[in-house]
Amino acid sequence: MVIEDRPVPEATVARLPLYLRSLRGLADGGTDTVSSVRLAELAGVNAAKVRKDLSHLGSYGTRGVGYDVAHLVFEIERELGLNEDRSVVIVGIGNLGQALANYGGFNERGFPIKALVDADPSRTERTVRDLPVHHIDDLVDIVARHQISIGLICTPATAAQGVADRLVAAGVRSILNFAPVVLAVDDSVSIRKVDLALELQVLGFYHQLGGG
Amino acid sequence: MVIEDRPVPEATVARLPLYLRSLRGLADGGTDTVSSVRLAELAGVNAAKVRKDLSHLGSYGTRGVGYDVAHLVFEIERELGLNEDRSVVIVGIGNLGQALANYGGFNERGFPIKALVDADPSRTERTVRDLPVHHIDDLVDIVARHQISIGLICTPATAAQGVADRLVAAGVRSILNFAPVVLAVDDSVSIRKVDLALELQVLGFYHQLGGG
DNA sequence: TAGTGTGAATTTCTTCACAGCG
DNA sequence: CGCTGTGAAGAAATTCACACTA
Repeated sequence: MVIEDRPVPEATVARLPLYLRSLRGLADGGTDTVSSVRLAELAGVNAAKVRKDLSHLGSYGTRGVGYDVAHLVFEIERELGLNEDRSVVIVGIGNLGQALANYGGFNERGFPIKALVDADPSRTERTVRDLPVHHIDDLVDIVARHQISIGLICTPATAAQGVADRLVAAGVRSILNFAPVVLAVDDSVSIRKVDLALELQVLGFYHQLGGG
Repeated sequence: MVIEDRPVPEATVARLPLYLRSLRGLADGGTDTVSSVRLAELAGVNAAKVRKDLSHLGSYGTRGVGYDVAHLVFEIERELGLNEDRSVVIVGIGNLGQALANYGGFNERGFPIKALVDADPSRTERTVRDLPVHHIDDLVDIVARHQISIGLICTPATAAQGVADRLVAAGVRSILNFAPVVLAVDDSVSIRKVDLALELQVLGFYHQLGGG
């Protein structure tokens, strides 16, 4: 018997949070069992995909019945490493950075924002949501002190690569990049990006198709 | 000769804005020709993909030379329907909605924010960035008056479907949804979503893999 | 000669369809 | 009987590799 490797497909990983959200909703509503068909509806995908995706985590369903909601929540959380909170630092406290600092959704979902950082000294006098804005030169200390695990880059595009380098140097291995630029980092660092204008542009394409 | 159909693949469409951004950067820097290899570097993808993607738009490159930057910008903009501005309404002026209203990136890139809307009367007294916050009951008028083309949903999850329905009823056919919920809309409406917590959760998965 | 454009090969993702189990 | 789990089929996306040409 060969040692099991777990090549959970990328596409599946990207959907697990979607299932998780739906499952939590069900749990809150008192539902304790769900079929792949129902879960698919809630998550906005098709049922075969749900079953295939979940099969990559193991066989947690019961034939003829469905999946135990609580158990599935547990398994997906484990798969995603959501057992414990992961602390966040936001770099770049302009409009977007401030907004994200104020946005409650992160703390609620296990990603407490622990520190805010900017390169502009005039901004390091403010506080946002009771958090002081530190100067980026203190990044190494801040990351160590708050056990920061994730960095959000909300700087202008020109500053983003430098910030990424400093985050990595400080030991951060997960980065969510809001700056409209492609960042180069070591393979050991995970990067994802959110590009708001890009989403609008893609919408534009399909809008045209619709004959608008 | 058969009438050309243009099934530009989804994956390609999603990358066109990426190329566009890089190309604009090159144009600003005075570069007027670019190879697929260089463009691939800038966009963070591989060169074969760039060529294949661009070939879906037509043959705009020159063998032995590369692509004319200005021309390619033009062609991609045309493909994405970026010839003219598309007006935006933001629904839900909480933290995130306010932030996006203040975020300059949209106006800059051809998506002027024309109106803000909320269901909470206590918020309709404010203004954000010189824009008054209107009550959502006036949505139909607002959409018509400002020729709104895109709606951003920044409400809590529970309100999002209702807002989507009202946007569609008012004639909006492109929606960017920031609420963590799957929306059901008519096929003629394009929806994309941005889920910030989802991105962090996916980062969590790859963080674990890295042995953090 | 340098670099596009593209068929073909490969990989990844999705969907089907049904055996098998509770 | 209902629903999972999964091989197999099918579709989509990626990558290769090279003919071709400006």
